[in-house]
Amino acid sequence: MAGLCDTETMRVLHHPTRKSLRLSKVMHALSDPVRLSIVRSLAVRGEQPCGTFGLSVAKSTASHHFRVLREAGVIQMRAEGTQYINSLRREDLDSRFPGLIDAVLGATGPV
Amino acid sequence: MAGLCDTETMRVLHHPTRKSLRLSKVMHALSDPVRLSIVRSLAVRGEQPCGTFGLSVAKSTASHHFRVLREAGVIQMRAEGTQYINSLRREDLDSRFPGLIDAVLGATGPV
DNA sequence: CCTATTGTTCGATATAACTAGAACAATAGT
DNA sequence: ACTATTGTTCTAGTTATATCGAACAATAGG
Repeated sequence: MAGLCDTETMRVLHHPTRKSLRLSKVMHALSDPVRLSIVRSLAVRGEQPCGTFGLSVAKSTASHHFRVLREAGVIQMRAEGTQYINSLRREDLDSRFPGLIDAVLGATGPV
Repeated sequence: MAGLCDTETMRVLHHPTRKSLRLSKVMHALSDPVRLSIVRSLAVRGEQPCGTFGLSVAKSTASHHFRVLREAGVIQMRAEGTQYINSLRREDLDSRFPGLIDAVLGATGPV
């Protein structure tokens, strides 16, 4: 039972600040079908750990995609027990790129 | 002086149909700073030939970027004399991905 | 016919990206 | 302590992308 802020042992995850988000990076993060499915799942079902997305790629590949999304500023990851809880950074994205996530989520048809 | 429809000699440019546009392809096309600047220029200044964008890349590189945009369905190119006139496929994009182009064009800050 | 203009295509290189397996790390539970 | 769970990191292979220079193609205008 860890405290709420075991700074020493807490795994470090790099997240860009809202201001440092770059459109081209975000667009690139959203240009992969696997990552798009992650984002859509987060939008629909809310925050969830990596293992619950039903991705049809290897664990290490999934980890790569979560990292790309995180480093582009699309998702936030926080450690909780043995797992990482992911969530969409909607407020930050809406603030910097108004309408972008709505458009991505609203798009129909094949990815 | 060629006619309006010299089908035999007209250079063939592949453009995807509206229905066949894919979000991941469009997102990828819009994930490069050079291509984003092309799209923004088209949105602001309207259709224009390749040579008028002031791109700081080699001719062949620019040609590559125009091709990526065209094959993703982001722009339309038509031959006119010795040049190719480019235009944004706004209606098609707005139809398939409502709000996406608006969001890209409305985004502020560094690319 | 010759030349200039515009942009494409080809060939080559360098970098980045996607993929996976194996090993590792952190935590939870017994 | 031991084990199971969750996900990361490392290493590697394959593919894709960005870039450029040189050669080519189509057209316009002397």
